[in-house]
Order: sequence, then C-alpha cells, then structure tokens
Amino acid sequence: MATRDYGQYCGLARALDLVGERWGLLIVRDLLCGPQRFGELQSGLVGIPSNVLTNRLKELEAGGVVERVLLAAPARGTAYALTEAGRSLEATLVALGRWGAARLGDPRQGEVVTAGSFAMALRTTFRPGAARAGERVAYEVRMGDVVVGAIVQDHAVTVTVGALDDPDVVVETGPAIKAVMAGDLTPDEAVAGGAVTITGSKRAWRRFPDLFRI
Amino acid sequence: MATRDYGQYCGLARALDLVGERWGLLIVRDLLCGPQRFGELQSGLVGIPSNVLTNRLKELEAGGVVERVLLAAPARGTAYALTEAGRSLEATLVALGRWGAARLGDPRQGEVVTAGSFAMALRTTFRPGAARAGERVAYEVRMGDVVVGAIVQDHAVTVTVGALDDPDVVVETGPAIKAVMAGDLTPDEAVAGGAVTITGSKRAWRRFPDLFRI
DNA sequence: CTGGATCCTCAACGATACTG
DNA sequence: CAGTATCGTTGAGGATCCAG
Repeated sequence: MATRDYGQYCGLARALDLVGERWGLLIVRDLLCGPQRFGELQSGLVGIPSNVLTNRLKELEAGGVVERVLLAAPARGTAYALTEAGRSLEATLVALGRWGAARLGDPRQGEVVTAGSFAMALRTTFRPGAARAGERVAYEVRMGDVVVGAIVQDHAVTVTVGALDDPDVVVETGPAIKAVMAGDLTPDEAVAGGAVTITGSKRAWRRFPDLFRI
Repeated sequence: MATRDYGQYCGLARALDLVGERWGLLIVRDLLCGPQRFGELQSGLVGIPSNVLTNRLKELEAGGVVERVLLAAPARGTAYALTEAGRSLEATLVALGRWGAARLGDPRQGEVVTAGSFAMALRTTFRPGAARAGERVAYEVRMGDVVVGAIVQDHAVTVTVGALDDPDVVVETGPAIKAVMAGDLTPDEAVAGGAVTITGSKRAWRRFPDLFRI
C-alpha cells in the first residue's frame, strides 16, 4: 500500500493493497504461529531478500496488520507479531490454503517444507467436528529441523513453531505423514514401518489422523 | 506461476503461485460475474496495462483457473471465463473482501467503483440467513454507468454485470446506497430524499437492506 | 473497433555485500 | 542479529502500433 494501490473502492482491492504484495500473505502465515524475529522470518521464507522483508514488514505495520513487539528476557530484542486485524485473517488464509492444497500434487523439484508451511497444513486439515468437547491433545511434530506444536482444545487447534513444553506425544516423521493424514496409512502401520517414530502417548498418535485429515 | 514461484510445498504458497500475482485476484473477481471479453476486463481493472492483462490471463489459463470461451452469436469472438477451480474461489474471495471492507473507510481521492467491485460488495454483504425459502428477488442496480444484477434465490445470490432481463425492481442510485445497506437510511427515506430512484416493486426495494447488510 | 503485440521507462524484486 | 546499501534483473506502467 505504501507506494501503489489498485485505486478501487472495493473490499477485495483494499485487502490486496494491504496484504496482497509479494510475500505478504506468507509473512502473515508464518506469524500466525506467534511472534517471530526478523531472522526467523527470513529463514522461513526461503529466498526472500532481506530488503524486501524489511519493506514488507514496514508496509504491513503501516497497514495495521503487523506490529513490532519487544521480546522479554532472556530472548531480548524485537520481534514481529500480528495485530488483531492480522490474526483475523486466519480463517481466510486457511480457506485459500485449502484451495491451493487441492492443487498441490506431489512435491516439485526443489520445493521445501518450512515450519510455517507445515503449520499451515495442520490448520487446513484440522477438523473441528472431530475434536471432542473437553478433549485436549498436544502434539509435537518433527520433520527434519522443522518442529511445530499443535494443541487441540475446545474444537480448535493452536499451532506454534518450536518444541512444546509438555506434549502428549512427540512425532518424528518425514513425508510419510501425508499418507497418514490422507488415511492411506494407519498410525500403527506408519510406526511399524519405521516411517514415524513416536515418543509418548500411543493413543494420542492414533487419534492424529482423525483430527488432521486431508 | 509461469516464471517465479515460492518454492514451498504449501497449499497457501501454491494458491499464491496460481492467483497471487498482481491483478490476479481482481481478474477472478470480475469473472465471478460471468465471462468477459478482454476489453471488458481492461475497463473494469482501471489502470492495468494490456500486456499485463494478457500475461495474467495466460498464466491463469495455464494454471487452470481461467479458460477461453467462444461467444455465441450475435456477440462473436472470444471471452474469458472461470473454470470450476476458479469459481470455487468465490467463498474465499468474499471472506477476503469482507476483511478488506472492514478497513475501507471513506473513499479516497481518485478511488473508483467498478461493476466488479460493486458486485463484490453485494456478495460480501449478502446474508443467506435473511433470504426466505422459496423467495426469489431480482434487483438491477445502477450507479452511473455501473450496472449489475443480483438475483436472490434459495438462500444464495447470483450477481452478474449488465442489465437483467426481468428485474423485480431497477434501482438507480449513487454513493447513498451504502447508507441504506448500513441501515443508516431506510429505503423509503432514500427514495423520498431523491438519493435513489426505483422503478418496479417497491416491496422488493424495501427488502434490499435486509438481504444486503453491511 | 476489438484484441491484443511491441517498445520504452521506471519501480519493485532478487542477490549479495556490508554495517551498527 | 537485524537490518542497510548497492547493483543487476524482472515485471509493471504507459503509450503506441498492428492484425483480424
């Protein structure tokens, strides 16, 4: 929005003015997992030049989507977080992500999975109807150096990056998790076949493909 | 997607690869109202250079979002239409448009209202719950040279550009329609004050702010 | 007259180096 | 670590021209 806009008095055009520039919505996606530092964002948005990230963050901040926050000790320094307006984009991003996921196919040459993208996948596949009232399950899922936490509670999921304090189960996996989420592989088969290693509640892991289903 | 992509195996990133480039979603927005010719798109997307429109249409076509169709007589020639994949973006665009509309404020200097943007406004403000089962109302709304039709039926609205064959009511209006849709001005007040001229069913016009509510 | 293609300019993006 | 600076490349913006 800083420099060029569509010049239309239209809600969609205004939304695109605010978050529609290149990398914009991916920044919002990554910040849905909680505040992130400049460097964390940069490593999650593979290939983004640092000056472009700087510009986007300034524009998103000016647009009221992102705000700078000071990290408490012991971390120190500044980070970027979504404002309430930014957080309210979540449902829309999930919808758009689901549309794109239907056209995803197999990974292309060179395509990577980042923490933010995997977190997004958990959000898009989460089925609120499958969660039981009063149920609380905390998953820590590890794919290589990508570590995300997903806490299911009150028919909702909260996805964060990094390890959880007290997960019910830690799941170490690779691409095979897609087969589990698609229902092509049962949780037990995945463990037996060595595609997945779990630490913690076997019951929670068996429940995983019910809660997160492609 | 043709040239550069985000290189992430992520539904959101794939969606942005397909429709996230500049002007992309506005093209989809305008095509939600039905097939359009190149020139119609160009005049609805104020300021888009013709070569950019050409490129976007090619990319959207390659991505399976848009397809070229041949117009039947007497129109002749080719037009661009959404594929099923493109149409399935409607709900998401409405959600994004609603997010942006909440941040729209008053029109800025130079901002225009096009047929596509006004049609989008009708989609975002439509309240399915307010429509009655079996009810069918057809509105033709005119704002200057912008003419759109909105047919409410079966708790859904179909919005098109151009005049309707058999509208229940033709509404000629200006910016004042926003006050009516916001509930700040009743339909009768708007007509009495001269801000709106209606031709046809007064009853249908009185129902308008129930069906389309900001 | 519509539907583009072509050319040029400039701003934004991309890559890398560098600094507080 | 968190940006800023610089520079080459790409794509957008704008005008004009060409073909059916």
